[in-house]
Amino acid sequence: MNTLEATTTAPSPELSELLSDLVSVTHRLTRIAAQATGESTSPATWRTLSVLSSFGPMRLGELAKQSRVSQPTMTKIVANLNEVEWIRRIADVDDARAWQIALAPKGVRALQDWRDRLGSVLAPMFSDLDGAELDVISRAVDLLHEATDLRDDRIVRAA
Amino acid sequence: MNTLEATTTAPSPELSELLSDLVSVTHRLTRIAAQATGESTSPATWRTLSVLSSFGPMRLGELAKQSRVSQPTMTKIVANLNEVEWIRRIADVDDARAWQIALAPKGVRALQDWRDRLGSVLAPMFSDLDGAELDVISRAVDLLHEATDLRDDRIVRAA
DNA sequence: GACAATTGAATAGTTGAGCTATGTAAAATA
DNA sequence: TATTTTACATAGCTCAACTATTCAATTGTC
Repeated sequence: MNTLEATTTAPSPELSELLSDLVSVTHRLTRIAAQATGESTSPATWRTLSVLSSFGPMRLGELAKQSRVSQPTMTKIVANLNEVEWIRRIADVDDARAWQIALAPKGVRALQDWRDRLGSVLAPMFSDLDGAELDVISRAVDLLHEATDLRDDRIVRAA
Repeated sequence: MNTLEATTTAPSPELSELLSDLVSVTHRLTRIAAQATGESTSPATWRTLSVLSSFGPMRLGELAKQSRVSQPTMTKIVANLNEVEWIRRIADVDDARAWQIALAPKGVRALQDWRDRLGSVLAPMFSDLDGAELDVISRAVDLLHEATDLRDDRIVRAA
């Protein structure tokens, strides 16, 4: 399960190149999406909503880790989301310091709407692709989901 | 609420979902990479260097478009890169207003070094994948490169 | 039960990357 | 020559992210 050797030996040049290419191209995709939708909500906010949508209610700190932001940043994001009623804060019965953060109906709709807008904007860029090619991307997304799953302990934290 | 003028036909729900999933998961990947490498240089700067590496010297304005940032932002990025001598500004012989921006040897090395660091950090997350799976990701990256190529005019600009 | 250590979240303050609006100067055009 | 357009620079702002710290509640130790 834990291939520690991979971290100690230099990765293959091809893998480095593939991964840095992936980061570059997908960051560009994100920029395109942000510019083209005239997005005003931060990517971290959408990531947060996506995490809640995928995994259900969780604590603020856990949500911060899953969304890869610091806890104070998540405090702000949650405060903003609470203000527009896209999430609900539920008092944790076991721990008076903690809250359970849950998607509210408005948040579910907002997330769906964002996905639709993203689809509208990005779809034309992918209109030339055939089913097989879309399938390649789809499978790659699945693999990336697996690889970046935080419940997997291989992910290296900042030193 | 939403004017769908440019979008003549609604994209399929599957495509919307695929693309928004892609954006979410890759943005998470970017965050992981940034946190784990303790990156101090902005993603836009690496994108800029990548563009120069792929396409060779070009004008500042063109570089801004390719890297998906505004021209003033690119002016700053280029000024910083010039300061550390990762790029060279070459006077355009045909137009005294313009510069050709070219990768300097230091920049080539810095880019390679970044790719290596990225590879070192991300590789363990992909250590479970076999050759076929890596190939899927590789082909997806190629497809994304094609789809996000600015020389392709399907890309929608912000209103 | 009392008290220290730990933990979950909030607050304060800073940094920096990105933007828009505008300025300057060269080039193209009338 | 005068005007408009183009290429880049400058000024100023906003906002999202961070670190450091605080406050309060829980857990562990005696």
